[in-house]
Amino acid sequence: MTSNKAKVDLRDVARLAGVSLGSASRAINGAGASQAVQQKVEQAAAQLGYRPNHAAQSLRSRLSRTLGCLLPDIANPLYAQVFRALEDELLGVGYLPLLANGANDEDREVRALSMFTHRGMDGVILAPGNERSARLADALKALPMPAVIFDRELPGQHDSVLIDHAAGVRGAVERLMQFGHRRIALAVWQGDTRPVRRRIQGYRAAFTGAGLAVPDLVVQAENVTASAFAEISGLLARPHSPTALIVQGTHMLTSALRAVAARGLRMPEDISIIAIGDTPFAREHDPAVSVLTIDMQVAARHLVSLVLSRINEPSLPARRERVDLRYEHRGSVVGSSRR
Amino acid sequence: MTSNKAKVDLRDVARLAGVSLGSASRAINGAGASQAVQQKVEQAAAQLGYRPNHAAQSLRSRLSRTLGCLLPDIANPLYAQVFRALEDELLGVGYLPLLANGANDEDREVRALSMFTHRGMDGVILAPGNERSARLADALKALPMPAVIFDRELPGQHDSVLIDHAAGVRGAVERLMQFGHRRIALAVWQGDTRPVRRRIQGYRAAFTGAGLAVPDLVVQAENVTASAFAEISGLLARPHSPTALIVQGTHMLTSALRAVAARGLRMPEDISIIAIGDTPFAREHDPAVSVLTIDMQVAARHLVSLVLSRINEPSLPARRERVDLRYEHRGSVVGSSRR
DNA sequence: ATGAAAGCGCTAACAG
DNA sequence: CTGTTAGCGCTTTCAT
Repeated sequence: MTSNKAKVDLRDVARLAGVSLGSASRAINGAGASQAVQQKVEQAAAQLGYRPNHAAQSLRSRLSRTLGCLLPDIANPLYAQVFRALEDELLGVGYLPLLANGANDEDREVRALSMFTHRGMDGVILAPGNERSARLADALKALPMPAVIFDRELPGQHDSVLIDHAAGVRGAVERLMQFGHRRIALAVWQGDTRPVRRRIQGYRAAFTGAGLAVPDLVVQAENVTASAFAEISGLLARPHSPTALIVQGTHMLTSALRAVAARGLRMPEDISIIAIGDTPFAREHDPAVSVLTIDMQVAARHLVSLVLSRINEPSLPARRERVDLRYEHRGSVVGSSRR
Repeated sequence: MTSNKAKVDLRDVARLAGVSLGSASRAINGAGASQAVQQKVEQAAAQLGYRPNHAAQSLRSRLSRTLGCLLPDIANPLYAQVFRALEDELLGVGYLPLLANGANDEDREVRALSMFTHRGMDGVILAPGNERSARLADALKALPMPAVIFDRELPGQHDSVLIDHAAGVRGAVERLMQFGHRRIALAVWQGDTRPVRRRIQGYRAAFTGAGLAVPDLVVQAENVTASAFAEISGLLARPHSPTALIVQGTHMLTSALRAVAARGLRMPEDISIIAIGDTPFAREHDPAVSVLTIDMQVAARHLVSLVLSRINEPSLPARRERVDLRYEHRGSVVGSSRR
């Protein structure tokens, strides 16, 4: 300990370095100081153990170097992955993500946005639970900082990063067709959100694109956290039960596996399965489950780049980036043997 | 819009309300203003759409009203639950959690702590990956704000919230014993962290407490994210294979279920299973899996209460709160039929 | 490139 | 209880 003051401030550093406060600031921020000053200030700062005061920086520069991240549910591995990727991406450029759980609760989402405003976030990344919430739309419109939407379609012009669910699911269906499957089922959540809509859309497009009738094999679970066991069991009990199944998320995957087992079927011999979203569970299952994966690094990179560029250039036109759903083949998909 | 200034500040509010800046501040903060002033200020604030500037509040009051939360891995449902509970708890008292993923990476943890310092966190809640990291211990010691440790035993005196894994697992083993089980196995992660140590300890205590020899039925997975399929399969292949199994976490639960199925055994008829940590998967499995659950609301309440009380009263002695592991009985546990 | 000075928006200390 | 005043620690003019 060299000082006996409670806290070291930049003034102390400047004094020890024998330069003015302004020069010390410039040196610390690497903004136009001579080699000599730079060196002296850095040494003084190190010697005193100087840490800049973020509140003061923030107040003066009007930049918090923080991005509010409003995600539906951090317990969902998908969003946990996004957050983790955002963290990696932001930390590298001196930014920080501030996470808030939306919890599919309009009220909570609006409050989070308000909190982001109060806390002076430089920008916001958000994936609201409900795309049609008027209150959220209003809150979003009133936001004083730029926002980027993740995988949702909201009214108005926004920068957004969209996962290409339609193409992904279509590709998966086509892959299954190549394996000889025709009775291909799709299990998704109930609820009218972009991911669900697009997946169904892609599913249909695969059949119509192949000149086939779209089979009546789409089931929707009651809500995001519900098991789809009953729905999938019902599907499997039909006379011409599906030979392949695409399911949304880990949760539905486990339901599907249970339904398959309960019916005395084997995977993949009797039914091939593709899950949407990669998880350790899918990877380590036996057989490992083929998945449509999202490269969250890529998604995060786009999100960050969109919001940071707009902070610097607010008048940019609204942009949208697409992120592919990549098919990863594993043991859960084989040729169809049943007719 | 009533104003044409870029931003409304408290001075504007005070002016419109016809009171001094100080009075306006007191009214906004609910700290000693007369009814009349209170009312006028509130109305003026509402009319102007005033939002306090958090950086300025923070700079002046030396309080960020933010708690740094360093958790090992937000993708782990357990920690996602803690964060969610912390968020609920803190939002209610005007605080905010700032989440950082430690990722079981010493470097990352130390950096997170440094970032917490820079950002002026009022306190820190942390669950480091490695309890014996000297660098982390040093960083922790140098922390200028109070810290509370979650479910870890770190060198030095700290406030902490500890899950009572030992009693929990002991209780679970005893429960299984009441069901007639004797060959009870325990599958936990490798690695020397408090939760693992305590669970093994509780497991042993159950046997010695019952006057029985501790069976050689504890297996440890290679690492936190590894599947324990091989280890558990090995266990089940032994001549006197276990009739009951306690597994740690969702991940190992799925491994265990797979191993059981692969061996041609049925759950619960051939083997009873208890998982540590409740998840939708465990609840919705068929049969539903009995679990040892942690009430994260309670844990979060203790964490917040400890850190906030220490902010106000830094000289308090180190305290530790215990949180029970509660057994929740479901269909995966039945009487032992095998000998 | 550097120093001096101003002030970001707010709260706290003080006097009345 | 209220108004006045002084900064919190920093960045950013503005001169030089």
